[in-house]
Amino acid sequence: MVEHELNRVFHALADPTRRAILDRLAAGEATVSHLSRPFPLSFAAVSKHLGVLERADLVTREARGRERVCRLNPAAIEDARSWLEFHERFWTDRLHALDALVGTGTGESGEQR
Amino acid sequence: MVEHELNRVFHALADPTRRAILDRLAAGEATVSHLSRPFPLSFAAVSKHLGVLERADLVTREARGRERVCRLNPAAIEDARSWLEFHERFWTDRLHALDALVGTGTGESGEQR
DNA sequence: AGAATACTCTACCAAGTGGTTGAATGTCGA
DNA sequence: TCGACATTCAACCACTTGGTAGAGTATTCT
Repeated sequence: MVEHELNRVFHALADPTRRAILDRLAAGEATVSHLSRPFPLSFAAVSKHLGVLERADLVTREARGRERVCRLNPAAIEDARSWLEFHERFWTDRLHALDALVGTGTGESGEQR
Repeated sequence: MVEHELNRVFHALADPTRRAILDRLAAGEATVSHLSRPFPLSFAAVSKHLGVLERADLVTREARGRERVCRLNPAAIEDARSWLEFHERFWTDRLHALDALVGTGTGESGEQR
């Protein structure tokens, strides 16, 4: 997973409509019109969101007759999760090491939340 | 972790400069000027990036004299990771259940359908 | 006090986003 | 074939983003 892929995945996940679409897609494949129904958005807007998800490789769209069937792509999701998991571990490990060095309480125990 | 918090976190993570800043911060706290040094960016630009990270609660900035000391906030990172982990599991579980229903090979195994 | 340092804030700009509407394309059904 | 349907495309709009430059505000150093 390279830089610009991560950019696209995180950017795709940063929108609540797109996250809702992903959740809906977890229940099974769906057409664009079916996906757009629950949203107070135009059809075209949802189609655009799907474009973003597709470019991030989180979703695939396949033509079936006059419809487009959308599906989740678990591989990309797995990639994003594992990247975040690795970095979270890396970051917190380093911070804990620092805390240990300083003694204790140097972390975010301070005043401003 | 609520919707708009997730928006901010994922949006913050969607930029490579900001991810680099987070990685750098894992090595320990740093001032804004120290952070901005390795980047081919203006000082103000990095300060803006830090603003984004701060609003996402991934980083805290604390005034110390004329400097601002920045630190990673592990709690927010943990939140984002666990959200993504939960959803990844939810999504893939559902998809696997569907695969099992359909028989096999409906997933992303080959070309498409 | 005065100068330099460390930042932030305020425009400002170009490019991108999320949304709309309406036309264009392709497919199904009568 | 013709009309309805499913979807994308293109143009447009308001707003945000990532960047710059320069002024403004503390704080430190001499």
